[in-house]
Amino acid sequence: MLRKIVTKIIHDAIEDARNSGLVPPDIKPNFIIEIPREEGFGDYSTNIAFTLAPVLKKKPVDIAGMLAGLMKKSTSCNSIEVAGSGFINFSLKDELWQQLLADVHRKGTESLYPDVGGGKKVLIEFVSANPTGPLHIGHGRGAAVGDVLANILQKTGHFVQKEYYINDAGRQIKTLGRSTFLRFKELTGDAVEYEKDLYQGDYVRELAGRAIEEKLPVPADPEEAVSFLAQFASRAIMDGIEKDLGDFGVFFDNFFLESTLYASGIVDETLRILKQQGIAYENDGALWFKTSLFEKDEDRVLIKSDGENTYFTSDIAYHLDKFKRSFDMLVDIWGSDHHGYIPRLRASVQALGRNKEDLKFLLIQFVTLIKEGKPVGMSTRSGEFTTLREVLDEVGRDACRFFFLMRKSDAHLEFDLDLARKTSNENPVYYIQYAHARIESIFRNAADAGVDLEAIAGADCSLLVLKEELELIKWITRYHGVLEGSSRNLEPHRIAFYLIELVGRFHSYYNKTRVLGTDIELTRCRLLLLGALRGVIRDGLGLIGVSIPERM
RNA sequence: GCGCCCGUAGCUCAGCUGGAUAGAGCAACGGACUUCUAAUCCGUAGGCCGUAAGUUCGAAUCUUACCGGGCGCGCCA
Repeated sequence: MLRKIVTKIIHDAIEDARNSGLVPPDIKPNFIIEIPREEGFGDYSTNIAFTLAPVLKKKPVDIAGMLAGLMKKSTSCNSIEVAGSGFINFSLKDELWQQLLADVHRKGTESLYPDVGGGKKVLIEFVSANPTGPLHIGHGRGAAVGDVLANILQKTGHFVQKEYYINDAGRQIKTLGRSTFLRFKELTGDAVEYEKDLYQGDYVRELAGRAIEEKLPVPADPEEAVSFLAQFASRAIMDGIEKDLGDFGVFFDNFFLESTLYASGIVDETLRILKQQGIAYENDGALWFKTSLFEKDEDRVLIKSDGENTYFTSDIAYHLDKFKRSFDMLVDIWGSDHHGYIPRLRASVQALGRNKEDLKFLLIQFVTLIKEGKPVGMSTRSGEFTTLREVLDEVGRDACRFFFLMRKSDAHLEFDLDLARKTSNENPVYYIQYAHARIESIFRNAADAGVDLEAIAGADCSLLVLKEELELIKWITRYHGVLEGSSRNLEPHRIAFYLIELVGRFHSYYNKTRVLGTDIELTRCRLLLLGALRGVIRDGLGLIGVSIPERM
């Protein structure tokens, strides 16, 4: 948050150096300011001397010394030091941090939200599982990542919509209809041969059973019965999916049906555009898309020689539709097994005249469930066989969501069910929630002791002089940068890691320092500190979608 | 065969788009509850960042080649 002060100091120093002829007038500074890993290196640090070294043909240390010399006149720093082989380290005055804390407390956690998007409209499409079976654990991970990413983007200056796409026009739904139909016949006493490529799950038999129980008017004609049962089954499964998602805390703004693409004529329009531009061409009786024009990938078929569209065609149309709904940026969240599909879709948005940066992909790697130290199921892809519902019922929503957010989305996730269920110090969810409960408890005790909680807003923050207190302040305000990085890079997991780090500082402080004491002024400002901290913890947990207990 | 992702402490993982002596948590060991919640804290130990070159002031991070694991490469959906 105070980075801009450092930025100005550096720019001023360069300006001074130019004026006094120490550097050429046309020099253009190129540098970064970072928070050093080591606390001893100050609050911020810059590498400017290294980037200037080749230009000025001098040693970095000397350049750093020269610039630091010009900076000494600054009033916002305790120290500006040259360290290592040429870093310039800045230590800002404590009062700046104390003042910033007071600001954050007064204006609320929102004042720490960075504006990354500038009002940009973003559509995040995720889960998008076909209603042919219940959501498995991999879908759950995608749901958590998508939902939290949406929250993050929303808070950082984007207008966000969440969408679930359903392939209701394809063969999978027909297969579901046939599966249900055969189970239906089975249950009504007919001998049937259940083919291998039909859906094997028990839920199909249950659905068929329900159709019988509820005395649904299943048509006598087999073909009609299949499509009737396809309708019934997919609707019922979709209801179940929405229920699972709801219980998981994930809600969509829109469910988009593939069939509407055909009804609205946008598929035809897509093909027309592609043909007009010569990006679609005929060969062997099929219509092809010239992927190779945009990406390192082979050309792909749009219309098969039997006249049927491929899924690729409706996917292009779908993305055209998204852009037509005036979204500036699209985010597609897919299972990583679909990564091979990315080049052609990326090519297609370029064919439609958009920048390739307008479509971003997030890949969700497989989840391996671990129980008693061993992977659940026969395969490492056990996630395929365990439903979200089962895990949700077993470990609860909080642990489930948090665990999904504890890894980069494109990295394999080992989900330790025993750990997630533990209400102990090994479980990071409780570690964070416990910090909040402790703070709440302190506030309750303060109120009981007659401390005027309204008055803490005016507390004198200059009393917060302990090393731990200043570090806590810095970590609280760092929320700004974490949100920014998380938003810019589309990496929700950063929030989870930040929260663990943040409350770690708090727990440590708590064990060492008493907040409520006889010195009322000191008590007030420490409560102010905890108030701001509580705000960030709540905000962060809210972002992840984990509950915020007042007591534990 | 080609392409994408991953390889960091015994285990699970971070590492802020190239920075300083590579960090957490768990497991191991040793400590701290008559004091705001011990679901916590403090300390010790643990490393050739898969391997080998390259790029430069500087590489876990970028390039290339190998090794090992995962996943994709259809006029399938």
